[in-house]
Amino acid sequence: MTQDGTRERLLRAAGEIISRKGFRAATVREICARAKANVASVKYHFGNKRSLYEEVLQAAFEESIRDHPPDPGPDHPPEERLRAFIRSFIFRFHGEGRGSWFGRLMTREMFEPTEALDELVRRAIRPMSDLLQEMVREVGGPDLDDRAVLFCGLSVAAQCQHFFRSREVVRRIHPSLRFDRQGLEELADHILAFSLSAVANYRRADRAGGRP
Amino acid sequence: MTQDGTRERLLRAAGEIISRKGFRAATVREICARAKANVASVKYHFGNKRSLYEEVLQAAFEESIRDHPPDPGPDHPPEERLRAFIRSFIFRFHGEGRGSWFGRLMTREMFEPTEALDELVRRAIRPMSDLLQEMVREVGGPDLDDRAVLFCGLSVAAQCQHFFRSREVVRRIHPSLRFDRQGLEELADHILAFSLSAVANYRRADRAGGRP
Amino acid sequence: MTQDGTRERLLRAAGEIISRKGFRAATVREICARAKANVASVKYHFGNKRSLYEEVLQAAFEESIRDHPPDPGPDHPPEERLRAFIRSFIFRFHGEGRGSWFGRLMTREMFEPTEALDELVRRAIRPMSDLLQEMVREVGGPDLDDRAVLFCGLSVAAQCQHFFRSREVVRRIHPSLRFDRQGLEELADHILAFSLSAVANYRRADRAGGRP
Amino acid sequence: MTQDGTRERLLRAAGEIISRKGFRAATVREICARAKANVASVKYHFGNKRSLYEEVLQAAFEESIRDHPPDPGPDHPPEERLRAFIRSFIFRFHGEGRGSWFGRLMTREMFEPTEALDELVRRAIRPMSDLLQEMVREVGGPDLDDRAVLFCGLSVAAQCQHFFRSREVVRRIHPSLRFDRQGLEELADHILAFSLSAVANYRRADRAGGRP
DNA sequence: AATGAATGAGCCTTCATTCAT
DNA sequence: GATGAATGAAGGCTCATTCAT
Repeated sequence: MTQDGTRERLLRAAGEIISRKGFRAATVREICARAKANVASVKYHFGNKRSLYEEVLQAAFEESIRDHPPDPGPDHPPEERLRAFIRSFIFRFHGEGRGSWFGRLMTREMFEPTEALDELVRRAIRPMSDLLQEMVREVGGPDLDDRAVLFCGLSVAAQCQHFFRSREVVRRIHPSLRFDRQGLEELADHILAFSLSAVANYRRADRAGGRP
Repeated sequence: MTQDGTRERLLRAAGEIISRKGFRAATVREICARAKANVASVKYHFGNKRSLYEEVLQAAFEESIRDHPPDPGPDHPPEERLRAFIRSFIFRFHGEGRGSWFGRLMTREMFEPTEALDELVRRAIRPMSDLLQEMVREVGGPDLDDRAVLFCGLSVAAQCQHFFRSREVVRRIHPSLRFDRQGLEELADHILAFSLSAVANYRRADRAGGRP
Repeated sequence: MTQDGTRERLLRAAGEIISRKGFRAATVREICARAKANVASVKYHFGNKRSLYEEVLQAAFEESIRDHPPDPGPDHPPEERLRAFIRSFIFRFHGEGRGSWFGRLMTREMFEPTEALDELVRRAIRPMSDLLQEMVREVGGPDLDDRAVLFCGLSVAAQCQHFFRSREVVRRIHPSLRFDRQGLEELADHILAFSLSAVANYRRADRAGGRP
Repeated sequence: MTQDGTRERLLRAAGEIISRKGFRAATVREICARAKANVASVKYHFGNKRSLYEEVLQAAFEESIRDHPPDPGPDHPPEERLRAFIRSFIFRFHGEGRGSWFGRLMTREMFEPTEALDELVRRAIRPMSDLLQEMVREVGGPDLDDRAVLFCGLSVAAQCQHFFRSREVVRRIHPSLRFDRQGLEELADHILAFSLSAVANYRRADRAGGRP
């Protein structure tokens, strides 16, 4: 259908531009120009700019999950599952194409939430969070109480996102780090090793702070 | 002095508003209105909106460092230094008053750099990064090679910032976590414990694989 | 067509106002108000104020040439051609309607050039200058060398424009001179007579000294 | 006196800047900056920007007349007087230093009169015009009636100003013409020769237009 | 189903002027 | 006698949105 053509092109153009410039800085005109559509087509197909953005977010999330499945399945060994999760997390943020918008869009959305965030949490973020905690619990064993699992999950997620979120700074301070496939693999290896070591010893550490 | 009056009020108003809405979304008019100053006073005192922003950034950084010094000094035990660094890092981002802008401003600036980032990196971020790596090396001992120190430093920094950067999501997913003083202390304790465990074992882990 | 409506009204309003007040002093708001259009319509139709001005200039030039063709053709006697040229020159600057902007706009542009001048020289002024020199050469005969033709051409052009350029002063000093059709015809007659006499005798005059 | 210092510097700075950029485009701030004076000093010394401008005009006129006296005196031969007048006229517009502002300022004022023009006509322009007509009458002899003298005077004045008024165009179309001392002398020679030839023959020409 | 034209609110910036000292 | 600070009125431009077709 001709409609689908325009709609689809609009979605794609909006994803590229908004993920690069942010919601505000991206203009409807630029999006329409790139999609080779009329300025009025955003209103026509999506009602307004914000609704277009919300559809972009959803589409990006779905494609990113499809491109980088976060879980090989509960029948795999715990470390392998965690490794897969970490890799999926990292590549979801750094990939090319539509899947990569998701990282950028999420980062924005988390920092500067719009009404779209609640829906996003429900459909995308909470399931991931639950999955991560499940894996951490598996890896950590029975000595890790719920609170510890929660915090350790946060630490893993933190590491997976930091490289992307701070990329402009990282590029300046650590030029030896690369953002290509090999660099990201090295990063994933580090995060896995760091986190496994941490969790393995965590139960023995005095979480109250080591104050003498 | 009259000069201090308007200039100072402008700086304060700009910090509050820009940190909340971002550079673009914050309007000179709103800033001036809140500072009870004329629209033209931004030009008079700072030249333009961007220069005002740069001064805000500098002032926020300096005040945040003054409020939360990151290093008790090299004569303290390594773990204590790292603990102080982590606490300073966390509180710097979550602080009240002018210092609190810092977190938001930095986060924005890192994700969506303006021309101000280079100066910020030079004066604020790189020194912190160097200090952190020094501490990690102290804690990790001679078995940690340079690459490992670099990556472990990233992991620590990641955890310190994540709680703030993802606060809107954390609030929704983990309502049991609090952002008050006590909650932040608990977080700092966790990050220290997690990171110390990780570094202590890191040298033994097979970084390329993660399985012993 | 609706398009022609606003665009055309904008062009007309801009011509009137800019020719009267100058490019800087003329405001987009005033132009739009007179054209009964929105402030944003200048951007929509012309991109910005300057481009609008350039189109005004072109349109004024073209209409002025159409209203007052400068050359009856090379098959007419030399004096007749020169007379036609002078009349056309004068009336082009003093004309009514859109053509009348041309004088003002040209005068401004010559004195205080914008980027539009180069294009104007290429399309409007140089062809006129070439035509004038051709006529002067015809009238002056073979005794007039190139340098003399050039200077005599300048003198003719000077006279044609002076009455307009100095009109505010002329009105004050010589109230007997009129700017109506009859007054301009008298002026044209004078310029032709003055210039023909000058050129006829020029070859014999000692240009370096002026005393026979 | 210190006041005179500032006042004088203000006058000089305003002359330079306004003659170059025009009254509107010249800003009080730039003038004060160049004069190393406070922004408020214009109000203090002259009341407002326009009054400053009027004083600049007067001062420039007086200096220009002093630098380039237009008349060697009635006891000199007619052609010599006219030659001196033409040279003075031309150099007044093209000179360097304060005298040169006058040309620019006059040209502006004539095209876009302010309230200062009436005073300027009374004190500067009309006396010059009268003088020129006297010279033309001397040169033309008794056959030239008043009307002819008037028009011929206009033609001489037109030529003297045209080279300056159209300089931006002349530079583009006739790059062989120079604006240095020698070029201006050549121009003066031409104008004198052209005008003398014209006037000498003018009485014989059919001023009504040469229509057969 | 889709569009080119038009809108109005609002943005940053600029400037001559004035105020308080 | 002189100034740095402050003001208010614009100015050009931008953008999401809407209208008429």
